[in-house]
Amino acid sequence: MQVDELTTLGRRDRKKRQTRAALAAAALRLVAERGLDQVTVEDISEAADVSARTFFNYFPTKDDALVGDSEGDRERVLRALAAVPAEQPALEALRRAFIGAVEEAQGDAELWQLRLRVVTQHPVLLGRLVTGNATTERALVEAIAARTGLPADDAYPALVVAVAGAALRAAMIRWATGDAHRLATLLDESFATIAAGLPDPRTG
Amino acid sequence: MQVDELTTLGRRDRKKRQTRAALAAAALRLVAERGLDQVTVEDISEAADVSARTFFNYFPTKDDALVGDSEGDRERVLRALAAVPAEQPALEALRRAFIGAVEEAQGDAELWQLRLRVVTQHPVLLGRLVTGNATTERALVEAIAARTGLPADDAYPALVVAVAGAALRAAMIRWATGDAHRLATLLDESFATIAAGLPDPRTG
DNA sequence: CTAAAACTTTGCAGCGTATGCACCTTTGGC
DNA sequence: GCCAAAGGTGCATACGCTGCAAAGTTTTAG
Repeated sequence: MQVDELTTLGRRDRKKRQTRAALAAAALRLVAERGLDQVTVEDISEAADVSARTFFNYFPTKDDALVGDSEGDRERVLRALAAVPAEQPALEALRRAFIGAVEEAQGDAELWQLRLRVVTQHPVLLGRLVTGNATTERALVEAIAARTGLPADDAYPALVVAVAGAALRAAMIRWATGDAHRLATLLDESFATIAAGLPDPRTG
Repeated sequence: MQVDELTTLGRRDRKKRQTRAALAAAALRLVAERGLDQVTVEDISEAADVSARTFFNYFPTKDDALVGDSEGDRERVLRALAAVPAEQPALEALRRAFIGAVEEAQGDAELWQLRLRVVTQHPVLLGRLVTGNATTERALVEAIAARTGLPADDAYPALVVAVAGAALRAAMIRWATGDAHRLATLLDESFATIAAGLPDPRTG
């Protein structure tokens, strides 16, 4: 797959991907080293050896070079959700939909953990992540409503999606901060705890 | 209390509050009318009859004039949490801690619903809200860890706080989008559903 | 009542982010 | 090779935001 794509694509597209990846990597590295405000778009562009103007041909804002591709993630998660049999409970369906995205991150563990560390160190980026996820969340709410046969304005779909997102976020943060477990395992544990009603560990 | 504050404070502080409120209100009104990018800081300052430079003496960024006072909210929620008996389960403790903040919003219903509508229409602001809440979330995680006697790096406190936050957010959005219910009622329903393990409505 | 102290407002200069436009180079199909 | 399409670049411009110093207002002290 990977090789196919690389050989099929022309030189132009290959260079584009390269440039994009170089910009994202440079941005991440520089910000991890110096902090968000000590890195300008010009610094990043220089490190990737393109003009500052070109940076904005690839990313609409500086932050976007840091937070990853929320659109791609959205498509992947929605496709995965559609592939889960409709008779599965909503929460379980969401768990399965997330697993795919999560295993991808596991593959690029180094990049993703760097990204997560940078993001947690700069809450404003955390906000940007949420911005990207807002669209995904709306789409998931619709999908869950359709799947469960609930009216579009029922409280349940919005709630279960918000909670599932919280579980994903908690698992990823935990994973990034040095926990040795596999991300998928952490995600499963979070979902299991939620399905049990989040019992207080002292009593349950 | 309110009256005491107003009469005790000198003219200077009263004017400051006035200016701050005028800026926030003007920002909210203008953005609701025209959209975020069609309103400049100068527009807002003009509407509040101060210079643009003065705007930045009150709010560090344009967005901050729109999203409200996360610091104040944080203090209130933390105090409320501390007042809940330690033997209450973590999830229930968080529900009670949120109720106070929520009733405050209910009091200023008009302002808050305008704010929530503006925020949901501009996801980037939703991100800003989260940025403000990130600090609150960290503090809540610590408080829950202490309260339950769990180690600071256990998965449970982070998960239960993230989920409770999701419930609060879902309830507020639902409340803002025209639902006639009281906000506190919507919050209680969300928490009840979560405590039951988010059963799929088709089966349970 | 007055004068000093403390604080607020303001203009200005300057940096960084972001966008639109025109020009140039590279690429891929013919 | 040639041409159309697309990416890269420089320039001009608008807005967001900060530091500084001057000017005005409120408070406090004598």
